[in-house]
Amino acid sequence: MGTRYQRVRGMRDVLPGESERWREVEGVVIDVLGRYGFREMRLPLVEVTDLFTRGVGEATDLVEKEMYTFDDRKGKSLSLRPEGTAGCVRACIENGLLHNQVPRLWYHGPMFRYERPQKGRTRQHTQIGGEVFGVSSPEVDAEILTMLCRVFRELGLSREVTLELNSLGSGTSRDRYREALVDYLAPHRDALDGDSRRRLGTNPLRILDSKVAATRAIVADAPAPVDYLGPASQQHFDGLRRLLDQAGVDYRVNPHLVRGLDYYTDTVFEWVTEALGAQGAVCSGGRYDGLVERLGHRPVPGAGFGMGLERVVLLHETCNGRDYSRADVYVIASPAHTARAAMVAESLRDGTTLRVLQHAGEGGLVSQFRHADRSGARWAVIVGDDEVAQNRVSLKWLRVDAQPGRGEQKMLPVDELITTLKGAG
RNA sequence: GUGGAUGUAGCUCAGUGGUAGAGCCCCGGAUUGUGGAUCCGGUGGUCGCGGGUUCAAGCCCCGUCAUCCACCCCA
Repeated sequence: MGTRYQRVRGMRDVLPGESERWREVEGVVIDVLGRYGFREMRLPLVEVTDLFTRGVGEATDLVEKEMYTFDDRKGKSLSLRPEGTAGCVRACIENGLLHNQVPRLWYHGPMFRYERPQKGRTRQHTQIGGEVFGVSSPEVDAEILTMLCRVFRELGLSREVTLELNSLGSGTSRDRYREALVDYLAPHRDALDGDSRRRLGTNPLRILDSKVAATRAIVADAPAPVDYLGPASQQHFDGLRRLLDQAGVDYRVNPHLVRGLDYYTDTVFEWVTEALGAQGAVCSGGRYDGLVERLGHRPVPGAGFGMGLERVVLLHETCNGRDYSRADVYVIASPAHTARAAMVAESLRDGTTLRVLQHAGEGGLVSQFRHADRSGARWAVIVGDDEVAQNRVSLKWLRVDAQPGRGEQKMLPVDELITTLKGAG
């Protein structure tokens, strides 16, 4: 008896029954992105570590203590991507996508963060992210949010999520605010929690969204970023709010909303839910006008988002508990006619788009009908001695929920079977 | 990284230091060609792993791994 292997901590298997839901959710998101003109990027999972320390920020928790970092065989430091934007920007620069173009891009795939797993949080998680480069006006911010609003609507999750919005400002106004915040907090230093005390020197904005009650009380009267916006940032924020109002996108301004990644400027947002416990952020993002320059290209503005699919799928499940069946048609046969049944199944696949599952393995007809029922199929097709003798097959309706009696059944030629099921599908 | 809870059949879980259990699932039968309901029978276990205490450990002790929840962090 060998070792019994376990999955690595924080990693998950997605099994049949869940994978269908994943496909459905991903399908909706990707479809909406396409309808807004976003095109797919397929990006590597591994990047040079420095891309993240520089792009995301050295003092962020993400790079400070959550990255999977390792040396390759020549001693170069590489990291599994903890987020998507930095790699996307790198790819855009490297492939010349930012020259006189306004690319709208999306990507999909796993991100890795070494955190303690809990509900809605795994060490490998999946994001769909989108980025728009080259436009600094708030139209782009508004369009992204309108699009995300549509995504949640089409997923049937509008009632579950709310949009929180804030502006961090940019440039000197952001620096001025930072100073003002530190000035305000410094006298209260001893009353802050330990984490916040530490952040006072490294990343004071993060103190704004602390959950520690004592800290919250102090922060409640602290100056907010919106009070320090420069004229351009103020205009941008006002413009964005006006556009959202016109588009009918509901939002709540949360003056304490900040991001844990350093590259954000001006607009930041977060779609949050109450239904997932402590991990309430389902999708978030904002504007990052300084990032492209920080990564070595001439300045190009950008805005984007990341959506945590594990959490969206979890939400989808709480709102939509239906089972995903694996078949539409279940073909059963008497032992002598399994080959013929296979041909019937194949004809059905030729003539329709239905999922046709042929009974495999042993089992009498009783057992086969039981399998047909449990497969979730709507119809059973029977290829038995009587049917073959008449060069026909039987079609039986398995789902007649209204009446408790037996399902309807009739015998018919294969071409008629196809037209019948085509019409019913 | 910190704290709490939990690991027993594929799943959900009972189990007083003294023979390893139930329900669901699965398989077969009642029904040699008709599913769902009912009834009968059956398969399935290194009790997470490693030590220790004991005549005897699923149960007590220590360690360890994992899961869950919260902190933290974020999507």
